[in-house]
Amino acid sequence: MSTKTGAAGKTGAGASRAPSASNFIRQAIEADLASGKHARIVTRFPPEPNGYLHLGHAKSILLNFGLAQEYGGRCNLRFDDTNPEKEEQEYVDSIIDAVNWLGADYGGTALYASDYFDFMYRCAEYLVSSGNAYVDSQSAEEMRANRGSFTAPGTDSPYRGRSPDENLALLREMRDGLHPDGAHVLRAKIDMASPNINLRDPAIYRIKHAAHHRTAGAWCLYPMYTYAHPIEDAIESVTHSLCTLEFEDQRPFYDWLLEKLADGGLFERPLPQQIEFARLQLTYVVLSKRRLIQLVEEGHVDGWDDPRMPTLAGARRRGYTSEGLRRFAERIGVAKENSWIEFSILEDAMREHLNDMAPRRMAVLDPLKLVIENWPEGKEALCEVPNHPQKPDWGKRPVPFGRELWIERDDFAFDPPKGYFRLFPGNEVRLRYAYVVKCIGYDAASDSVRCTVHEDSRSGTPGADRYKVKGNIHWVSTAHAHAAPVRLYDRLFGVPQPGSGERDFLLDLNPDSKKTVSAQLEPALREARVGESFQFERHGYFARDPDPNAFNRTVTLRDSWVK
RNA sequence: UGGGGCGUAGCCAAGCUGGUUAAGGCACCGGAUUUUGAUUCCGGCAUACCUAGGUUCGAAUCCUAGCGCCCCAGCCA
Repeated sequence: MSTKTGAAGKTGAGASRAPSASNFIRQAIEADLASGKHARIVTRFPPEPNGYLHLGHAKSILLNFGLAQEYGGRCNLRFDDTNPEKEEQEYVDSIIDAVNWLGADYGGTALYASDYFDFMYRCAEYLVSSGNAYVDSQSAEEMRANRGSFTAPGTDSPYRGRSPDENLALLREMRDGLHPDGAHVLRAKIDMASPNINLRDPAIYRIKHAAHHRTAGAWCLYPMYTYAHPIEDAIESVTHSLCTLEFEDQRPFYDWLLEKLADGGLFERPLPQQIEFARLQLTYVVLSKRRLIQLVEEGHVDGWDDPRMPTLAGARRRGYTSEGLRRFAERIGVAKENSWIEFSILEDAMREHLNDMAPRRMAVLDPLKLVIENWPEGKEALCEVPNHPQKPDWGKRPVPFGRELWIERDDFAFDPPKGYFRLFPGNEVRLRYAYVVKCIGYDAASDSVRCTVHEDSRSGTPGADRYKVKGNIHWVSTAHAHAAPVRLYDRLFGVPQPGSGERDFLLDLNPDSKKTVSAQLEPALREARVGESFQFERHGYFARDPDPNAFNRTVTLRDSWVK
């Protein structure tokens, strides 16, 4: 049985990761491959270009593209652009950008539902001719009233009995722009008494005299999602059409439509199969489009790519890596249970990847001056500091050392709490990769810590190891460091499930989600490229922002010291 | 109230064609190593699988009846 160790186990040469976990989608795929129903699988990621992609989309993208890669199939990037009033080119561009960043391979060519409008319309004429669709001329209100309720069946539209010829003539008039918006709608003819409300003659085409971002004025008749989506899938020979749980009730219509069209010779079998999975819900995060828009428009964040936003643009600017997201998606799995993923899983996935790939640097976020009284004025030393202590092959860099240094304010305590082993009067610590110093006092007038140095304690020199100190703190030379804005981001919301119940989610905003400090950075950080990630030793991971010199905190290091 | 789903540890999630001690991850708690109170490494962490009955030598896995949560009544997707 291949569920546990089959194709799922191939993660590529050099990969040492555990085999992917079994899940119900892989099982369905493997069954279809084993039975010969499909020789190769085709999936798709079908965003509507009416907003920015977020972490929830990342789950779907990684799932669809991941499965295709894993089983040697293909995954299409297809824009579901069937509603011209809500869609824009700007969103198309940002979505392509995000998909590329995630590393998804869609073959370089994005597909568009709007490219299929002609074919979809031909399908509609076929449905009309074969008596499976009719033009309804009720108002939207009448249609709603006649749909019935959960417990009461609907009632047939007075226009339900129109002849195929009459319907065809009307449909063509609708297409040709002879009728205003809302005058008529094309409906599938199924069953107004169905216990599944989605089967009570769903609308499949509506009139919209609106310009489309790609087809411009070519159409004034646009297909509805429920109708368009199955056809898009079938045109592209999609084998497994993955979507979220709320479309479960829609599946009978999906199958009904494709069966009718296949009966009419418009498609060949086997037809695509829709499979639903639970959408991502992340604690301390909000993912609904409505709420995201509100955060931006009301100025609670600094735009769509604010590093606190769960958009992919924001995540990227925050310093999250696509590889980290991939690990995250692998860990949370995919199932049908509506669940809340703890934010710590995302953070841990990021730490894991960043720990592996981020060079180490020293940065003092809350500077306090330290003066070494027995170090001559003007004397300078160059300390050799490893770029990654676990990866000697990454080499070392020289970091200048002198009489005056910046250290972290937190690393000094005049009156230390119990268990504190950093700097306090009388105590010794090592200045990381440099010298051991002894604190001899604190000068309030100049707000500086006074120390003496053990000159024979320099890291890497013979005998330096005989100084046994518990504390090991980072530093930068005041004469060589440069100041830079560093944004210390924290979660945007202060509660696990923002806005749960009736509560306004804005009330749950974390007032301290962004704190900017003026940090002192070691010289090597001047050369950081935009987007590049570093570990600021003992602090966390930070990424260079597009803003000059600024860094964004991606995630802190774990800290097991309980004060 | 009709229909469609889902219920395995604090949070995810395997297992479900019944059969050794109920995978794995996150979180948490110990301990070792450590020039990051980081990383890494070891160890601990469900006599229990929504509840109650039943079938069976044996059930998280099969049957019955309950209970709980989510989704559906757009000319949105």
